[in-house]
Amino acid sequence: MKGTPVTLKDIAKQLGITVATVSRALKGYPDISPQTKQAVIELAEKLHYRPNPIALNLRKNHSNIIGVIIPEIVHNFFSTVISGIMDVADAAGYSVIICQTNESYTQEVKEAGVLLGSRVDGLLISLSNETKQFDHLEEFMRLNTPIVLFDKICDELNTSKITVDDYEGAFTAIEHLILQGYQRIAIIKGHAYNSMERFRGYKAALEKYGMPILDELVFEGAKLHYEEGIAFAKQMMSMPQPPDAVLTVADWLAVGLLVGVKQCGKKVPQDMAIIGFNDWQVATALEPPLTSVYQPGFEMGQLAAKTLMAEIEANEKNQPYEPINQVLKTKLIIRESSSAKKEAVLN
Amino acid sequence: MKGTPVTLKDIAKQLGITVATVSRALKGYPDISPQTKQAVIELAEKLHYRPNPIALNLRKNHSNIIGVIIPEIVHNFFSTVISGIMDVADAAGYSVIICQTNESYTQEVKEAGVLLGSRVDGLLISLSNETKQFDHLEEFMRLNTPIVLFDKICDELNTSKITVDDYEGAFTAIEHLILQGYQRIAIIKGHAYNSMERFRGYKAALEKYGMPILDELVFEGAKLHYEEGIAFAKQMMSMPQPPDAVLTVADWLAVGLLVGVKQCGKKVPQDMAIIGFNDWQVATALEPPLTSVYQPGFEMGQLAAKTLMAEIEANEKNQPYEPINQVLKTKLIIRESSSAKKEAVLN
DNA sequence: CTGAAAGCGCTAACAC
DNA sequence: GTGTTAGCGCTTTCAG
Repeated sequence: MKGTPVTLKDIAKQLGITVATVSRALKGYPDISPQTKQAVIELAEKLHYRPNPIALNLRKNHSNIIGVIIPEIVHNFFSTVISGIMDVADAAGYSVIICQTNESYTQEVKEAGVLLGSRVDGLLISLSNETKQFDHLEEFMRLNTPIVLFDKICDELNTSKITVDDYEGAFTAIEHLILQGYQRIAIIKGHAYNSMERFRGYKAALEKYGMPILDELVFEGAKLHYEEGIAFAKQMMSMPQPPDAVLTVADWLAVGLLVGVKQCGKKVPQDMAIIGFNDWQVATALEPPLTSVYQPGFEMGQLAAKTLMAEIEANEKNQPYEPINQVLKTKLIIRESSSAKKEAVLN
Repeated sequence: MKGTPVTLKDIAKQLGITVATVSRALKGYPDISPQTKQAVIELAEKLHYRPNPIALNLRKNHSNIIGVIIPEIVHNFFSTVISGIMDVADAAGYSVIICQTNESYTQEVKEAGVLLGSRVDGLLISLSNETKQFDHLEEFMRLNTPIVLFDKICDELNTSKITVDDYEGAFTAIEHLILQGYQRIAIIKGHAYNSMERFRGYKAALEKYGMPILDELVFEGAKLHYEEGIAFAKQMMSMPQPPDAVLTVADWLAVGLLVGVKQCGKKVPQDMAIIGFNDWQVATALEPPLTSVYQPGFEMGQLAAKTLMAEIEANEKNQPYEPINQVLKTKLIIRESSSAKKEAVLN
């Protein structure tokens, strides 16, 4: 019942020659008679012959597959990154196996095990928020399987890393708000590495302009999602002196915040300017459209994949390679009215 | 340089026994002395032994990988479907290789070739808009590799198919608008199979209530994206008698339409009610929140993967299987004010 | 209870 | 120019 794929043996048998000859003919080796070559190629085509990659991989001891581990696939940023990864992997003849952790350390360990078992040639990973230990990744290094960390990285591992310049992204955003006249600029931060960087940028910008860093304006988010944004809006609006601007660190958190502010009967940006690290299309479609820090996801995916491939190649040639550390620039996309000049304050 | 993974041979050598014995010990075969078994298992653990799946696959002639082809991964619906697919694939011990076509037939053929070459055990595919021929898929069938079509399907192939009930989704949406008092209900449709079904639902609902189907209210979209939505809004608003409600067939088209209507200085839903086939979170965050036809992407992914796996299993046991045809129900999510009663007309 | 050997599909070193 | 052989890592008869 099972359709048997055509093998070299089949071709050899039909032509009364050996598999070795067939293999050579198909691979265009020099020492082969034109007639045999011709016959082999024709029959191969006729039978829809396709080399079995599994056999090939067994021999060469590599799989032509790279593994990708991300926290969540239903997420604009990550799916964009994956798109970039697939773009270069495809061109290089690699397939991509994707796993998601749902921000769970346990799940991450499990998926790493699966990929290790699959003998992927390399691993691209964006760490889950929970991940504080790295034994599961060190196993890859022991087997000399290159790893490239992207976006959610850590300092503990000596591998290549690709990140977005969150520090500068936040700095620029806050500076923009300051120059527009906002005075009580809040930040909603998380616990991940990226959040720390953004917080650093936040502090640096305020310091540059001699503005105080007030504890009451620094909010700690947990889930950083839509519902939490709404909750934060209400919390802020009930403060004696609410912030007049907020930098958020996640897509849907910003959207929730906007919705929440409006639910409180307040106006954006007159009562509160909001800047998000956002999916541009969502940010554009909102009322008012949100100013946001654009993160180059596609480019990050491409770069991460390119880096990984270079390391895989070096590996196969037994050449050493140095882990690199690339930081991609963000772009502040200012949308009309979303963080316009705060007239009242300036007058 | 290359870290050599531990093989059965390594264990056998160190223990002075043969690979066969090691293999049996590891697999818990009965006929094995407790001491040997013990020793083997301990050493295996100590050396971090992992069976090489490639060798295993070569032997069993399957890859434990399923292929997924979709038009686009940066897309809420499709990434949700993938999430559902991975959910069940993961639990069943399968890995998932994802390819995107960007709605290009040529790319689809190419990716199908890659997956065929990779000897995936099964294929899940949502066809590109351009696809009118199916030779690339028939090759899978020739090799008895099960295929399950989902979302973007076709009639030409005798495989299992999972779809959303677009007909009923559109019917319910239009009926809702009619019952709210809307009179000039437009539709923006595309060329894909799904659009036809939605158009059928549109017509059926109008007919049920004795309302005419007017050519001027049926719009043909091409790209069905944000920008096109804005353009349609302007076009509609400049009509002598603009529609008072619209059913759109794509996520961002609806969002663009909403933005466009507002840019024309009109109000939603007073001047025009909009219903989209939408990502719920986007629809909620808009002003006003859009009513939308919810499509169960995660469930679709799960069901498609389950179906495929059942067919793979049947295949391996040389059991025949019948292609199934599953249709998932949509859900009309009505959001306050987005398609509220049209008072003016009712009075 | 365990070893020897064949074979999954393919390649490459070595013959002739 | 082409056949022979060995081997990638593993499982599975068949012997003993």
